[in-house]
This record gives sequence, C-alpha cells and structure tokens, in this order.
Amino acid sequence: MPEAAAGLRERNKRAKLERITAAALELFRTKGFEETTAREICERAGIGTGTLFLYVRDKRELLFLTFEADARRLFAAGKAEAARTAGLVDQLMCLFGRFTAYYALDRALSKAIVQELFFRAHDPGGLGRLTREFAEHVADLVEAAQARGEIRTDLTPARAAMALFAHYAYWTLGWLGTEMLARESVEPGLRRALELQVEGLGTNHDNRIENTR
Amino acid sequence: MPEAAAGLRERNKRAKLERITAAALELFRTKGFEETTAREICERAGIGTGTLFLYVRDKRELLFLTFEADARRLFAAGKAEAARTAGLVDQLMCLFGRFTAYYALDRALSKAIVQELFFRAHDPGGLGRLTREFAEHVADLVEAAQARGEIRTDLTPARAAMALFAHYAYWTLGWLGTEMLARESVEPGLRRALELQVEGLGTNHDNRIENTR
DNA sequence: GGGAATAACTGAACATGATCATAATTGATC
DNA sequence: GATCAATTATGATCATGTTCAGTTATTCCC
Repeated sequence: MPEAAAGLRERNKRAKLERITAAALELFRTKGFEETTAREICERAGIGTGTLFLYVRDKRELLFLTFEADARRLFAAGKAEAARTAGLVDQLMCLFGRFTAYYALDRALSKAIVQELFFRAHDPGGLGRLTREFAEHVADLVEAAQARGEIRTDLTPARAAMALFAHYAYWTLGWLGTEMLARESVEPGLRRALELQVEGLGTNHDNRIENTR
Repeated sequence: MPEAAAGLRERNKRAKLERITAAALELFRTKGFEETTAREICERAGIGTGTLFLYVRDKRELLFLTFEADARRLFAAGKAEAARTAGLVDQLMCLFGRFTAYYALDRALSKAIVQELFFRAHDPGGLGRLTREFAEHVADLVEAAQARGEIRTDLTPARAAMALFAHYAYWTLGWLGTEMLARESVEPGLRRALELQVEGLGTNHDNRIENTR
C-alpha cells in the first residue's frame, strides 16, 4: 500500500534518502564520521546543502540511517542462530557476538554509532524501536530458559533480561567507549560475565562447578 | 612543593584555570552545556577567546574540570559510609547512590558528564584515573566480602567488581542516556540488579529466599 | 491543460568551536 | 634595572553544522 506506484514526490524522496544514506556511509567508512562534512555528503548525494536537513534532524542522525539496515540483518541472523543453539548464555552470545564482530569491522565508526545508541533521546520510530525489539528478544530467550528450568521463575523475564543486557552494554562501552578493553577480550569476557550473572557471585550455592556447564 | 609561593606565572595560570572552571560551571548550570558558548565562558572568566583553549583541549573537557572536585568528594563520602555499612550490596549502594543523587540535581548536565565519562579516550591523569580509582575501590569492597565469606573466592576481585559495576553503568545509562528509565526507579532497580548479580539468575541453588536477606 | 495550492529544494547567511600569527608578559642574566 | 629568550594571551580568522527567505517542482481541482 505504501509501496507500488506512489506519487512522484514520494518516489523522489525515497530515492533521495537512499542516495543520502549511501553517500554518508561511503564517506564515514573512508574518512571517518567527524572528518566527513555535511557539504561533502550533500555533494555526493547530489542535493543542496540545506536539503540534507529536511531528511535528518542533524548529522548524527545519519549514523542511525547507515546502521539501521545492518542492525536488522545482524539481529535476524543472531536470532536465527540462537534458535538452533542450546543454553541461554550460548544463545545470548549468538546475538551479542554478531554485533561485536560487526563493530570490530570499523571501530571508530562503531564508537560513534554506539554513542548515538546510548545517548540519543529515543523517538519511538527509530532507535527506540530497534532497542526495544532487541530487549524483547532477550526477554523471550529468558522466558524460554525459564520454561526449560534453566533460569529461576520468581523473576519477570524483562527483569532478568535487563541484568543480562547490562553486561553486553558494559563490555561494549569498555571496548568502544572508554577503550579500556581490548577487542579480543570482549567475547570471552562478556561470556564469562553472563555466566557469572547466571551462577551468581554469592557463596550460598553448593555444587556450583558441577551444575554450571 | 608545587604549592607555596610558586612563580608568578604558575600562580596566574592556576587562578585563571579556577576562574575558567567557576565560570563554566555557573553557565552550564544556568543555561545548559550546549547552550553555553565558549565566548561566554571566556568573557565571564575575563580572558580572551583564544586563551580558553590553552587550558582545555576542547569545550567538553570543561565538563571534566567542573565535575572532578565534586566527584572526589562524592567518592570519599561514599567510601566512608560504605566502611560503616555491612553487606556488599549495601556498601555498593552507598557509593553508587551518592552519584545517582548528585546526577539527579541537574540531569541534563549530568547526561553530558556521563557521556564524557564513557566516551572520552582516557588520558591517564584525568578521567582515566578517576574511573580506575573507582573500580579499584569496588574491587576492594569485593575482596573484603570474599574474606567475610559473602562472595565466592574462585574469582578475582576485579572480575567480580566488573560484573557489579556493569549494573551501575547500565542503570545510569538507561536513566541519563537513553532516558528510558525514571529517576525513582534507579536506586531500587540498581539495588535489585546487584542482588541478582550476587544471587544469580540460575536455578541451581536451594533455599534461595532464606539465604538472601 | 491551466492555475492555485502545497510541498520540496536551494545556497547564501549565521552561529559557534577551534586555530594561529602577532602581541604582551614574565623571569633569567648581566 | 636594561636586555633578551621563553612563555602566555589575544582576537581576527577559519571551518563547519544548521537555518531560512526565496525559488522550483509536484499535485489537485476545474
């Protein structure tokens, strides 16, 4: 319904947005985000300098446009792989691992993207929805793990999902944000953190080693 | 030794830096960070516009200058209160709670500060040191808890501290960064998350309810 | 198809963070 | 206390994100 032969206006706008996104991505990849000027993007996209800001609120929003499609692909692929995997931690690593691998392809750009993800006030249609879907899927995995008897059932799936997601956020930030963690340490470190979240740090468990893995 | 009657130059520089910091803080508080121009800060501090950037690398660095003294006070106060408190989670909440209460005083400015904390590449003398001291103190609290038999001893204190700190970072980000969490939810939510980190999400514990609180 | 109404586009202009060649200030040396 | 090298300060200038009054393109209606 919004597809097919829409009006000329609509088609032009669509095409223009795609040219803008492609131009921005290309330039961000080769020159870096800060080093790319809005004017360069406009020139490459074949539009006037003022036109850009009819399509995006500001330059940072271009980060989201260039990221969104990739993020959805990563998310779908991780979700599919998780469905073929046993064990909550391994499932989560399918999902999280896709993103860390992706971020590693262009660390500088990914840093800017992650900053956008964590610090942009969320409009419901853009970043917000993406994040919410992500959180919901983690909650679904938790719920299934509860049904399998892997996770305690006196918690809402959302609550447990937050606790797990916190580790993903933290390791991502430590690596891309503060740059205090090395890339190689992220996946093993995150995995261990998720395990510790499941096992608990406390001493009120017996047979810890036998029961976990 | 670097105190006392240092040269005139040194004294002038010190005084100027303090005027700059005071001017910046005042303006950030009343107008907001983005809305305050570098020129305003210079005018209020009684310096030329170019002089500011002999003292700070860029405008964002002013956020650190205005925050550092306060952060040290909060840290010391939280540390002292933690020393008078029993139980790792309660101790951590003494520390983390000081910061959340402080951030609540000016949410917009705190958002900018927190962004700086998480995304500035760390010079060893500035933000980096502050963060490292913070992490080390959390590790010390963990180590003491291990000695008390509260926390399992097959983990390095640093490892366990990271897992706990992750929740603080996540709740702070969710509140100030993405603004998806309400201020009132932060302290109880964070406390619960820390408890869950200690207890574990898994099902391989008996008598969970009795043992935790 | 013509013309009014609406939407989209444009680049000059603006605001502001940061730079840099030049000027002023300080402190050592005699 | 005069001279000079070194440090510090300055504001005009630049670069760039963003805006806006004016222009052009599209759609709608008869």
